[in-house]
Amino acid sequence: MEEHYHPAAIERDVQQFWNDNQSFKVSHEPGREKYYCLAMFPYPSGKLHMGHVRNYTIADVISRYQRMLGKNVLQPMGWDAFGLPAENAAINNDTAPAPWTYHNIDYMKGQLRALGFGYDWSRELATCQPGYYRWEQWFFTRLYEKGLVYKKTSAVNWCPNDQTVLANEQVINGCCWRCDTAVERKEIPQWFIRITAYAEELLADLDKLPGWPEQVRTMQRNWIGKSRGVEMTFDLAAPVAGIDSFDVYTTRPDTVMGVTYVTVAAEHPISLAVAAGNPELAAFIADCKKQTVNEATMATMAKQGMALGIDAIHPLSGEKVPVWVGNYVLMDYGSGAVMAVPAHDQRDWEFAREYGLAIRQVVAPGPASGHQGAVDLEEEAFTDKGILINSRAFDGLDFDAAFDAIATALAEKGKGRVTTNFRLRDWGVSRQRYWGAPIPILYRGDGTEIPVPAHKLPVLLPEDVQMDGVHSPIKADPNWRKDELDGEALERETDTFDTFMESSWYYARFTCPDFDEGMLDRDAANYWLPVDQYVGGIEHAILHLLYARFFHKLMRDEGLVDSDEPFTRLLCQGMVLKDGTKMSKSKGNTVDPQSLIDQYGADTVRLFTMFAAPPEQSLEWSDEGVAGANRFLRKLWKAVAGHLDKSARQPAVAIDARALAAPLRNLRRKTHETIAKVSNDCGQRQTFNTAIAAVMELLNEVGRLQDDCAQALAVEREALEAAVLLLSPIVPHICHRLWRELGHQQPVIDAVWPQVDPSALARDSITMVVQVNGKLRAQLDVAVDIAREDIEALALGEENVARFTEGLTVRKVIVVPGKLVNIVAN
RNA sequence: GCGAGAGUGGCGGAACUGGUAGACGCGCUGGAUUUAGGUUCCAGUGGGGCAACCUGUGGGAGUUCGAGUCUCCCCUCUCGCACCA
Repeated sequence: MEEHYHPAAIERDVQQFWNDNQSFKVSHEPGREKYYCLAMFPYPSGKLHMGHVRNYTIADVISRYQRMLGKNVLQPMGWDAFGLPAENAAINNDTAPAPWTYHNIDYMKGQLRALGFGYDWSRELATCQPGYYRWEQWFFTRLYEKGLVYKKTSAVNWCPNDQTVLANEQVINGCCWRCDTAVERKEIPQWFIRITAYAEELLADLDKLPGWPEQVRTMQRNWIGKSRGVEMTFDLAAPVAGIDSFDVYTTRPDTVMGVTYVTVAAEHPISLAVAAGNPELAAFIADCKKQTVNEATMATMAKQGMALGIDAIHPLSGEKVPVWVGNYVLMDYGSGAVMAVPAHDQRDWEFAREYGLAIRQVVAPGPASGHQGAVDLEEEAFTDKGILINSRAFDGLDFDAAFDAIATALAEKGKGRVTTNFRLRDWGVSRQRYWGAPIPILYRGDGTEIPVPAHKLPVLLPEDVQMDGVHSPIKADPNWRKDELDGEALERETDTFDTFMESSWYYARFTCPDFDEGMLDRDAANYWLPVDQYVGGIEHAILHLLYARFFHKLMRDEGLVDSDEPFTRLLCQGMVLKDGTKMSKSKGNTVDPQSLIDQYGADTVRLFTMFAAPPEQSLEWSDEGVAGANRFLRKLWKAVAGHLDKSARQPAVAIDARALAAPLRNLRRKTHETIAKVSNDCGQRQTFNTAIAAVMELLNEVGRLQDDCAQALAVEREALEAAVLLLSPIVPHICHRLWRELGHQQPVIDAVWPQVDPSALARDSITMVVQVNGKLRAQLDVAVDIAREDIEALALGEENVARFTEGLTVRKVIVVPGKLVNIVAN
């Protein structure tokens, strides 16, 4: 065996071995236990960054571990290839999005291979391939037939100078990123998928996902936002342009007697009608439209409004309340109108103070509210639930009673009903961009829609295009949109799909990427699905994961898959940081994985990323830490080389477990304790950093062993073989070689995960600590099965214990078996 | 603004079920080997103190024999907010 560790040559050879033997190519084997491990596929942006390396290393370690447990492991890889950056890169590099994307895929694939990830490359797919998006287009037409898609107008960011739609990312401080023109909101017709039809199931099924982080389930629950409330109707005192009423929704019907005004959106028909004869109001509405379609900005901006000069009739009191238009009410959400209760809602309170509107308290703190001090509506709104006051017949009722009584009163007048409401909105999938899958819809001259029939799919996106920097080539080209069906001339939809569409079902297509008779091959899909372990960034906790869950249920209802949920277990890895902030090009603190692979080898990079932090926490990059990981691998190499050197001089013997001297028995115990810990850390806890630390401890123990007798070598070999097997999912190249050097013909990827020998774990004595009033005062070496009275007596007999209890009375002695004794004295 | 997380030595982190705070690694200090640098090996390393000990997990309160861990309040940072992926 070579004396020194040379990662470059080893990694090249081992990767060649995997490639020659197609070691990671799998097929569905009915009856054999499967394990489908998936990392979120990358956007082919150019080259891998450390976030990718971390993501894919975690998934690869889990895959290799599961394989050693004997399972049929599928780990595929592909490319989330459509998206905005390709369009910009194409312009900057004077090329087209397609060649730029394919070039990046080639390069990044080479990097993934160099990192030694065990992918079944025969299943590789890219979402920009017609063979992929064809089925997405087909599926959309199926959803159309089922009434699950529809078209409606919805707001986008609009640059009036470029005459183009902008993504939120392209709006910088409210201005266009190209020309710095102030961006406006514009309502245009767009396609939507009815995710709200599945809101109830998407919410309920979160309880079926115990393998997901509670954090992610909570965020999804809040995002779906199911609430019970009352929808009620306000009549206008006098009709405006034929409109005589409008609806609002509230979760706080108990406060309804405190309504002192109502607010409608700038785009609300009532606002528009009033503005038609009021230039000042028209100007204000135009101003309201000069803001981006972004919830965070909406929520933090200054709330502004203007009175419409008309009144609405309070549905219960019959009083007139003024109607206002507000910049914080959006036409897209709910009914585009809200009731205002400034006494009990902080936002309404601020608005009312700003514009001098009435504030009427109708709720007082209840007996169980725990509210501190008096309600001071000069300071802030009182938003707790409580007991009704100033509410006529409803006075004295608590929240629940008031909810029911007011809902009943509204219902009796025909002015309201109890409803369940969701915060979740339907999924807008139209994008006015080029580099995406064309939406498969045709239009007649009169505007009626025809979904593209299956035989005409895919609607191909032309790849040989010229980007002008502003408009989509398929919108700019007058010919691309021309189509015909049965001799009738038709126009194609020129919008493309949101790229979340592609990433919502790729995990399923990986089970049958080349199947050309349908979206999914049911046999393959149902063998592999659901994904057993999904690994990806926490930034996808809501949108991507919710859309994928939704798509899975849609595919189930289409008869394509049997399961209800796509991902059984989810691991969200943390960010990679450098100097305390996220690694990013703009901050200039990136570390190039390639240069580290060149310098230290893939195993060192993999080891460091897994050792530096548990997967769900952020990872602080450290060049010294990488060097340390490399040092450990050299140490491992030397330990095996040294062992083989010593072993060559005498015949090998089997371990005689019962006759071992104490130091050998201790090392053997350490070996099996390490196997137990690493198995638990990899399989259950997924804390690979502590697994690695445990193997480091084992290797430190091996290094301390100063004994070359035959039994010592046998115990040492057991420890080293365990170390190699336990580390092999993390650093597969060096372990492949070391396993061979240790005399095994079978490659380490096919070795069986080591088993704990319970008899090796046995101990005669343990260390127990003695506390006086919770402070450590002594340690005792005692027999494992020591009786309670004996350990108490021993503890009280300790000199240091006597010193600290002197002059005190022992009140109580607490014994935690095998751990500690706490003497309570005062 | 709303929703979700995280705060432990000089640094990354460990403490898994409320039970010895700081495993493992980095860095640093001293020593050995080396012509030298690097490598490798040995010893030490939360703070204070000669020591016995005292003190210490973002801040403040609480529960408990015992709190990094549980409860409440506060501070700071990170992620998401529907057209970035």
